[in-house]
Amino acid sequence: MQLKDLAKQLNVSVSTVSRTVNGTGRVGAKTRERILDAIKQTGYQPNEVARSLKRRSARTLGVVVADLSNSFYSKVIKGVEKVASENSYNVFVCNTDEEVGKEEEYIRVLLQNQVSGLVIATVGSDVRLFQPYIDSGIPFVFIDNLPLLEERFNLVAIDNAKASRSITQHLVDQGHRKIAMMTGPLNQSTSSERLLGFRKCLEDNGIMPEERWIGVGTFKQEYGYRMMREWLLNEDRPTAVLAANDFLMYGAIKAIYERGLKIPEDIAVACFDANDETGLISPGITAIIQPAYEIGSIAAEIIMRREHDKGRKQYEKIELEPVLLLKQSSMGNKG
Amino acid sequence: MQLKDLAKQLNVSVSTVSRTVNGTGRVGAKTRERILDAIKQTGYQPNEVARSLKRRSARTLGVVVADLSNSFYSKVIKGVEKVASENSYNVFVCNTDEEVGKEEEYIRVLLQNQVSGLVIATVGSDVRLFQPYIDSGIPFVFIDNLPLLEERFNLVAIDNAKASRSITQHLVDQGHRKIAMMTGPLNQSTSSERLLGFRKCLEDNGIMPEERWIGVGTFKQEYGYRMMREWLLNEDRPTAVLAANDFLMYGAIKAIYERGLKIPEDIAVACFDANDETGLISPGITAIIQPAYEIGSIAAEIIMRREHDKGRKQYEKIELEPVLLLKQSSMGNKG
DNA sequence: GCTGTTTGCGCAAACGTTGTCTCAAATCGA
DNA sequence: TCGATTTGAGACAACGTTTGCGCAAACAGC
Repeated sequence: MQLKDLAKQLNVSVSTVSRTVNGTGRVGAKTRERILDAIKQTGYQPNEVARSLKRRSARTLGVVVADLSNSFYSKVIKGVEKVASENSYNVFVCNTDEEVGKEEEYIRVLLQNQVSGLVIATVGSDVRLFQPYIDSGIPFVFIDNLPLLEERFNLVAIDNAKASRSITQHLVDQGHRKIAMMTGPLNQSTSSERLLGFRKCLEDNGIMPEERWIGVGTFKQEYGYRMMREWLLNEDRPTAVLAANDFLMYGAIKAIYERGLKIPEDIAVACFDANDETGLISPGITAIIQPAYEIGSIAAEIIMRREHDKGRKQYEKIELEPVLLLKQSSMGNKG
Repeated sequence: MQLKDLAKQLNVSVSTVSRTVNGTGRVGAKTRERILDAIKQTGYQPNEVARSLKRRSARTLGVVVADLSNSFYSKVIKGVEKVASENSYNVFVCNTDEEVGKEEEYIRVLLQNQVSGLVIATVGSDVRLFQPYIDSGIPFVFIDNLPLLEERFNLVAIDNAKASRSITQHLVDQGHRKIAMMTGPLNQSTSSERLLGFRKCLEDNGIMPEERWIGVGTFKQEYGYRMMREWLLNEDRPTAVLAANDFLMYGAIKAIYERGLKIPEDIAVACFDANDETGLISPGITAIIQPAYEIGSIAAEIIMRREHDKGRKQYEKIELEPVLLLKQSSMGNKG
């Protein structure tokens, strides 16, 4: 069933039907009634692809994340989705597995599909590849990581350095001096900023950061495990460890337990984004919790604002406040 | 940049450019070279929306799940995505929050967007609403739950009744006689089938299922907690409990611990889909593990088969084998 | 009743592709 | 060298919408 058939059936022109469907232009009250009735009866559904082609924009948002099964991202997606569906947009979700190549490919595909805007948790693709699109006004909203080498973008994120300082300060306040940190690749700003905040905090407290206790690797559990194991091999080991995300933390804890050590008695643990839906992980993990859902919904809202008010050329950088959640994993007695 | 511009630039017709882009029809070697070069230089990207309109099908798969942050579904999605991208399709992901209305709405939207096929973990929407599409040959592939009142569909799932029997049998083998079960709404086949298998197994073992120890509610943690608490209030309590998914199990465990009981010493626990990425939940949970990733990829493959061989009118029902993962939560001594 | 404005609706041209139908030119066999 | 065949490439009509333009009818003001 399409516009044409409906029009024929009712002896009106396609334009008239189209206008009543969209509520645009002028249509007589009587004809409108008839058309609306017919639509209900026949169950006509407009072809969105044709619409998108005509209006040169699909009412669609693209979301590119590194890992769908990471609950931080799935919350972000839910946030995006909520705002999208409120505006009757829908959402393309893409999963890059943290591969730059895949990320670039997906962004390209999304743009070819005429998305109205993109929400990207980049792992470092070269955004300049998409310059023509950016210039043509398609909003790119970054969350989490900053893009490389590019100024013209919107951002929704927490202040990672600051958050990192605050959680590190908490460890220091607990009496720790020998604090280790593990993080992902430094070309991701979440990594570098969190490390920066960590260093800054230690220095502010007159503690010299120990380079051997700074682990820069990947954001995966495997790396957290390996790094922690290495640190624990040595007699002189850290009394606290900060992990830049939850996967690293899980790996670290595994190594700690394997070594027969206790948390927080022997070693305190804290991280970013610990997310225990089950409530069963014990001890509870002290962590910086990002407002993931809000990050997603605000990112989508930025795109919506651009949609309603094209032309707008300014970029929004929105900083959200994370929460420092204190749990047992860091509340031992130490010094 | 579009076909037209490229054509003008090279003094050839749009058709010729289109043909070389798609590798269809005949184009002289020399012209092809020139065109390919120009494409590289200008970075021309075809407009997928126009293509989709023309060929009356977007190379796109729709996936409708109840809960994105459920790792079972996110694995399914990854599976779908893998196959899709291998075939240069992409994937619309929709989240229904277990609401039938949302589910129907999303299916509608996806169809309006001319998806080539749908992968649906239904929570009970009325598929007959989409009869015209089904008849027109758009493949619907159900995973997890069966659709209501409709015969013409593809299915990829485990045999829930059988799996349920096997995990129940395991509890019986451990010496349990007083076994409780909690599950979601019975209009979802995962619920009803799992309950059926549970009953069947008890009966086969000459155990009379106790109706008071059968909880039918929702698949949420909250319900697992409430139900378990109720059961534990009574002096005469079950010595083992089977939960139809992991959320219910988490809730149940919370109630058990609150009551000061031990797993598995006081009460054994088993469930479907327990998924402890962290490896930190203790004791480990005995569970039926579904091959989620395979479910997704096979579902997508079914759609791909249909794409290559339209006309095919048969429906595929594929049954996958789950794994019964034995852990400490059920390995106590009991009778 | 005559001009001037509004209202309702149809026509037709887009939107960016693909694919069928041409037809001229090139190639072939004898 | 001549017809027969193959090959290369252009014209043009789709695909299902939206929308600017135009025109007749209806309505207003005087």
